[in-house]
Order: sequence, then C-alpha cells, then structure tokens
Amino acid sequence: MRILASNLVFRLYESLYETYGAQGWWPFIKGGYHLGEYDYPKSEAQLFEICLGVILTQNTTFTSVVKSLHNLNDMGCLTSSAIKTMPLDALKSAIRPSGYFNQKASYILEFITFFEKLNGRAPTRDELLHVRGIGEESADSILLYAYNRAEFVVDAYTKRMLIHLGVFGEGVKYREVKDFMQSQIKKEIADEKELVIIYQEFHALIVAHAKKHYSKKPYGVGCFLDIIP
DNA sequence: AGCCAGGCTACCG
DNA sequence: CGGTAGCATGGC
Repeated sequence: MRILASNLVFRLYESLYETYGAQGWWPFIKGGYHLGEYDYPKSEAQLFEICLGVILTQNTTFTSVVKSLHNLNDMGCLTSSAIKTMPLDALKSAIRPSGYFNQKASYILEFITFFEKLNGRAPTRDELLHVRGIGEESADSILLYAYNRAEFVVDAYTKRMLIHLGVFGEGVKYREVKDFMQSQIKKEIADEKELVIIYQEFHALIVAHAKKHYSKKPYGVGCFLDIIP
C-alpha cells in the first residue's frame, strides 16, 4: 500500500517500500499466502500457527522456525489440542531447530492453556503479557499478525536502525519506539484496517532492510536511509 | 572459530 | 526501577 510522504516516519516507509516492495509477511505452513493480500489468517489453524511461529522465532531465524513447524505438521501436531496431548519429548525434538527448545516447549504449552481459555475471543495486550514467554514484541506480533490489531511491532532491528539514524539514543525503551511510530503513522492514517496493513508491511520491511544493513557491525553500512531529521 | 538470529525470564544491585 | 546471565540450535 502506498502512502504519501509527509513526515519522517512516512519517508522511511516509502523508501523501504520503494526498494523492497510488498512483503506480505506471515509465512504459513498450512495454506500458503499471497503477496498483497491482507485478509489473513483465513482459519483458526492459521491463527494458531502464527502464535506458534511468534514464540518459536524468538531470537532465531525464521528458516529454523519453518523446520520446526514442518516437523510438527509431519506429526499431525500443528494444532493446540495435538500439541497438548503429544509427549513432551516429542514436542521438544520437533522444535529443536529453533533453539531454546526446553523453554519454548513450556512457553508453547502455557500459551495453549491461555489460548484455549480464550474460546475464540481475541486476547488483550495485557492478557498476552501475563503469559509466561510472551513479552512485548511477541504480544504485539500476535495481535498484529494473528488478530489484525493495530499494534506496531518493535524488534531489535527496529531499535538498532532508528538509533543508527539518529531518531533515538542508545537504550531507548520498547514503549517509546512503539508510541512514536504509532503516533506518527496515525497522523496520516485514520482507518483501522489501513493502519493494520501499514504496520504489518512496515515491520516486515524493516526486517528485510535490517537483515541487509544492520546485521553485522558496523551497523548501517550501505544503508540508504540518510533522510532523517 | 566466532558471531548472530524477527526475545524472554529470573535474579541481581 | 535498570542491567545482565542463561537459554540452544543452525548458518555463514
């Protein structure tokens, strides 16, 4: 989705979108997805798969997560009920490629307990934050990608890039970055559905860009976003 | 061989 | 509060 540049944050978005194009974002094992379509998840199964992916991808590459999800799928265990009833060791070995498999196995089981109690209702951000294993980024990722709520996701890349560009100083807090990005974007976009799409694409674009230019030190080499304040 | 990956908790002062 | 060790595998 194109938007008109009128402030710093939009210029950032436009430069990234111009360069990398629509990212689509959340990749699925079940059902696939199409670029430029935003009516996902299309099923409860996809919704749960996003939540699972969010937990598994903590401090890991998504390609590792895909392996774990395929392992689970091959065992017929890509649903909350199946994971709940499978042996713990089987769960651990399935998600092994994503690292931290002991922690993540218990995080997943705790999330499932929480998820099933929701009974189809969308969780609040605060509720998610009270689930062990769900921090700020995971809560926002689940809300944004699984529940299509307008919650901007801030990850290590986002902070690193914005610090490098001089928007924030070292040690900036999650909340500060999130509030800034959201308030800037909301100045131009009022429609909730549009906001969700922008937030989804924006985070994906930042990751795409940061993988290229903000992965190894010194950060920002070859970054063309010299447009900031 | 070492550093990094789409973080979070627990525990420290 | 803020800071940090520990968690673990896989890719480059």
